[in-house]
This record gives sequence, structure tokens and C-alpha cells, in this order.
Amino acid sequence: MADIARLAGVSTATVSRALNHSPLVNEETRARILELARSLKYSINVGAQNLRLKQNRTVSVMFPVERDTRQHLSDPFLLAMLGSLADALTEQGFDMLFSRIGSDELGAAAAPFDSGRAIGIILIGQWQRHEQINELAARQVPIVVWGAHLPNQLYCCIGGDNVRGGELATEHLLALGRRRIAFFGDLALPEPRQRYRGHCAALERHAIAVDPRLQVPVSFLPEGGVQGVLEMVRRGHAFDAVFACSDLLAMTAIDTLRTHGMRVPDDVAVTGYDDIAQAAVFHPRLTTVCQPIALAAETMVASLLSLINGGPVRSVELPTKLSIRASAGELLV
Amino acid sequence: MADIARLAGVSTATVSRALNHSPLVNEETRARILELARSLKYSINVGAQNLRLKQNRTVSVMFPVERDTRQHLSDPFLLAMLGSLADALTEQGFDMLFSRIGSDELGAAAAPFDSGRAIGIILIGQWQRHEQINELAARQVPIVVWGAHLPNQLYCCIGGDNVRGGELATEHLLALGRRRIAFFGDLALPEPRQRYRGHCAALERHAIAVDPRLQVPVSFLPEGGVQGVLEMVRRGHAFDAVFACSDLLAMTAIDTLRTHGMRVPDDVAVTGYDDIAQAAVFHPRLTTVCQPIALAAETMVASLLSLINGGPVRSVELPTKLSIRASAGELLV
DNA sequence: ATGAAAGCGCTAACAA
DNA sequence: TTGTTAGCGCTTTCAT
Repeated sequence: MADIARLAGVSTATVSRALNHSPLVNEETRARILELARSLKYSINVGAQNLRLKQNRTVSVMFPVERDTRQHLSDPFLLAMLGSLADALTEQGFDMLFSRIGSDELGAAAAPFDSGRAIGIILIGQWQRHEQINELAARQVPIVVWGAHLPNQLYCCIGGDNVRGGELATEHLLALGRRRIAFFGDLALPEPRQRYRGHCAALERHAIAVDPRLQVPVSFLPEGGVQGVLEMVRRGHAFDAVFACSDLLAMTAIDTLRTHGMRVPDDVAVTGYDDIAQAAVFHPRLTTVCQPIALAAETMVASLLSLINGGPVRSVELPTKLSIRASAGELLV
Repeated sequence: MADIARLAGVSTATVSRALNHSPLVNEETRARILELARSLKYSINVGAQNLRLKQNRTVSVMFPVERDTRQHLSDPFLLAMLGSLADALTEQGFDMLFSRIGSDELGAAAAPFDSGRAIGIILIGQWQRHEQINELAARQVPIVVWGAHLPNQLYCCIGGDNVRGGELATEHLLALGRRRIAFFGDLALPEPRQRYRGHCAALERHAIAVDPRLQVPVSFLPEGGVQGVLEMVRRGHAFDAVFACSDLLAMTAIDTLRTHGMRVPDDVAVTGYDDIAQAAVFHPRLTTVCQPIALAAETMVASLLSLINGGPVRSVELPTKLSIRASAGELLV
């Protein structure tokens, strides 16, 4: 900027004004300055500008990673969420600072905010760290979380209606005549736990006893589907359906079922969760609970901005619906 | 920082020194300052620090998006690449600034660098913008690109060995007795073009004429696979195999083939490209050309850092191999 | 071992 | 319409 000022024979203040389209600057001077800036490929130093203006247009998006498993980001659902967040933020003129973070150190999720790099945090997944996130919110860190609604939640939480999702999938399986539905999901995590609650509610409505031997605690990693099927086989407990807590799990489960000579949906009906793009072209096409990714991203961004502006914010449970395809069998109408 | 200085009864200079573990500060003073900082949840303002130190630990990752199609980021391969880049950057202690950018405005890809927000750019995909990227490199913008090696390439380019990949897949299909291989990919883009070259080379080696009626220009969008199959059906030109330029394309193609009553691999053998995680659990399991994503990300990050440090940088073609599974048929040994 | 002062690149009062 | 000056939060020389 100093260079431009010297070359244009004006002060840096005038250059600053010209670059910011201030009406206070002479038309001819402005033209000269802009031309100079263009030819020098000059861009304002955003860091210095932010410092001076005490502003910031960067949002930090945090992706928790299970430390011990050294899993890399593999679930297409989460990845798609990331893409939609990038879209939503770009739309609002914000940059996205993207970070992985160990799920055991969620307390450090506020670092980009504390250090002034970002004006707020979007956290994708709460894991078992409800309390730690609550502490951040109590500290006034602007944070929005993708996850399940929990009691005593101080932070703004956006998520699908997991109980309803659990009901929808289970009701569908029951309508198709399935009675022994294996549930693949880790009840230590809030979202699977709520889905399981919906699942049990549906069973009870049909006067079917909840059988704990049909519940298999598997992680969201791709191997989860494999492990779930192997565990059921090991238990030797009969089952005619699988409720998988993600499409990724459903896909690996179906592959493993097939390896073990079980036909899908004939022998075992399978429902997934998320409705990722590939669910529609998987074979058999996945019947799955649809989570509205783009809407989720937009809602999270809008909530965060509202939070930052001191506006009202409420947690939201996004509507959920069932995408009926082939993997659970055809519904006869 | 001024707050801490006041509370500790020292100058900000001392606080700065204490926080940066300078040996010049009294043990007891340091302890008092650190304790104060902890209790106030104080973090150094990175923007100001960068400004003063003229340093920066942020790398910009740019994702081109086709403007007209308003496609959102949907290819699992690209998404996985993003995850691996995040890992590789975190590993090296860098932050990742993530942006979408219209593929028609790649000239603006250097904006985060020009404005001092990032020390370098990683661009995922070169599209038809070879010249524009060359201009950036000529301007000394530190940039590393994922894409195909091209003549007169001034920028550092990391990519798979596309010609070899094309050969591998085609050789495999030929070995399985296929002779009329449809090629799904847009030859206007460098990577598909090189794969096609390898494809043709393999055909010629087997004295099979290249038939342009088997070449279908489809985009990398999910619909590409559908369109490819529909176009082949429309042409009414017999084919017994499909070479798809991505796994996503292969999957949607297989689904569409099935819809049209063609069995895979019995009637039509299909090979994909990328070897994404889901390729292994798709049905039939995808035979596909493997691109080493994690290695790609590490190489790009290492190259960029080397470039920034004025070290030597060369473009790299990463080794490629075929993951043989079921979608092209079983190879009899 | 500590403080005073200058300056990183920018913007906004205030003055001219 | 333009320039001078101060200061955003930090680090570092130089002095003490």
C-alpha cells in the first residue's frame, strides 16, 4: 500500500480510501490508484485490516476424529456436510477454516475463536463431550453443534429428529413383516441412543419385546457394518432385519451379509440412515432415513451468525423422512 | 495481553516473553503470568502476531466447482482428498482455509495468497484452465495443483499416472475378452484425455481399432453415469464393457445398466477409477484404478512447503495400480 | 530480568 | 479532497 501511495504521489490514507470506494476521493486520483493496484496485483492485507477494524469474516469448522482408531474422515455423510457448509459460508461471504480435532480434546475446539482467527465455531458431532461443549458455551464462545438435543444443553444444537428417524425406519420394517430387527449403533453416542429410543417405541407400539441380544454396539467407521454382522452371526441369534445407524454401515453390512450367504432384502431387510447420494445407486438401493444436509448446513450457518450478532438462537430439530427403496423389501400397496 | 500485564504488574513485553517461553524471564514472574493467562482463558491473537512476525501458518485449499451446473461437491474421491489434505496439513502444523471457486474464475485462485491470508495455494483440479494457472505460477504465487501433467507446465502438478491407469483398466477388460469398450469421460478435461490415450494405446497393442462411437463425453457429476448409458442405448451401438473415469460414474452407470436389464459383469463389464472406499462394498464390487489419496495429499503438502521455502520442486506422477474385484468379471488364473 | 519504544499494514478521526 | 496522526495486538531491539 505504501508502494502504491508513493507511485501515485498520494498518502496511504488516500489509497486506503480509494480501495474502499470512499466517496471522499477525487475521481481522477481514484482511477490512478485503482489502475496502479491492478497492475501491481495488489490486494489489501486482510490480517492487518482485521486487526485495525476488529472484524473477521472467518468461521472455524471443527471435525472431531476418534483418536485411538486414527480413523480418517471417511463417512460420505460428514464429507457432504462439509461441502454444504462450505457452500453456505461462501454464500454469506465467510471463509472457512477447517480443522480436525481429537474427539477427546473437544475442550480445545474454541482455540480458533480464542486466538482471534475465527468469529465462531461450527462443530460437527458432539460425541460424548456434552459437558465440555457446555463449558464452551458458558464461556460465551459462539458455537453451533451438529448433534442430538440433550437435556441441559447450553449450546445451540442443530440435528435431525433422531427419535422420529428411529421410529420411521422401524415402523417400515415392521410393516414389511420383520420382527427380529438387529440394531447397529453405539448407544454411548447421543444420536444412536435417540434413534434406538424411537426404534424401541415403535416395537412397543406393536407389542414386540425389545431384545437386547439384537442390539450391537458398533462405531461409525466403515468396519462397523462388518463387525455388526459378524457379531450377530457369532451370537447365533436369529434376525430378519438390520437397522444401521448410517448408510456407510448399511453398505458394509449388506456386503458382509452377502458374503455370508444371506440375501438382502429376502433373508435380511436393511435400512440405513442419512440418505447419502450413493444410497440411491447402491444395490439393492438403500431404504434409509433422510437427513437434509443442505438445510442442515444453512441452518447451522444462519444460527451461528445470529448468535454472533446477539440475535435469538434456538436449537433446531430438522424434519426427517424415510426414503423408501429396495433394501428393506418392497412395500405392497 | 495488556490486561494480563496490568494484573501481573509487569509490562506487555514481559508477558509476551513469558508466553513465548523466552529464557529471559524470571521463573516466578513467568509462573504468575502463565497462571493468569490460563485463568483468563487468554490466547495470543494470531492475526496480530502474524502481522508483527510477517509469518503465517495457513494454507488455502481451493475446490473448483462447475458454475453453470451449480454442482455441489459430491464426488467422494474429491471429498476424501480434502480429508487427507486436512490430515496432512494438521500434521505439519498448518491451518487449512477451505474455499469453493467457480471453475471459470481460477484466475482468482490466488486471492487468499495475495491478501496475505495464506502462504500458499493447493488447487484440486485444473479443469481447462491450464493457462490461467500458468499465469499464477509465473507471478510467483506458491501453488500446487492436483491434475494431469501437461506440456509447458510452469506450476507444480501432482497427479496420478493417467495414461498408465487407462492402459491398466483397458488391458484388464481385454484380458477378460471384452472387445467393445465404451469410454465414459470428457476429453476436454486433461485427466480423462490422458486416460483415453492409455485406453487407445492398449487397444492398438491388441490390434483393435478405436471406435469413436464408443466414446461418450460425460461430466464427473453423478448423472454422468446415467447419461453415458442412456447415450449408448440411444446410439444403439453394441458394447460389452464400460470404462468409467470415476467410481461415482461407474456406480451410477451400473445402476442404470441394471435398470435397462443389462447384467454386470455378465452382459457389460465395468471398471471405475479412483478406488474410493465404497468401491469395495458396492455390488458387484468395483474393479477400479487405484489413486493413492493419502499419498497424494502428503505429496501436495510437502511440495507446497518446499516451494515456499525456495526448495526444489518437481511435478510428480504418482504410481497407479488396478484393484481387481468383481465388476469387470473374474480373471481365471 | 524488565521496560520503553518502534513498527508490522491498515483505517478513521481530525485538521487543513 | 487530501494528509497527519494515532492505534488495532503483538514482538523485539535497545536501554536500564
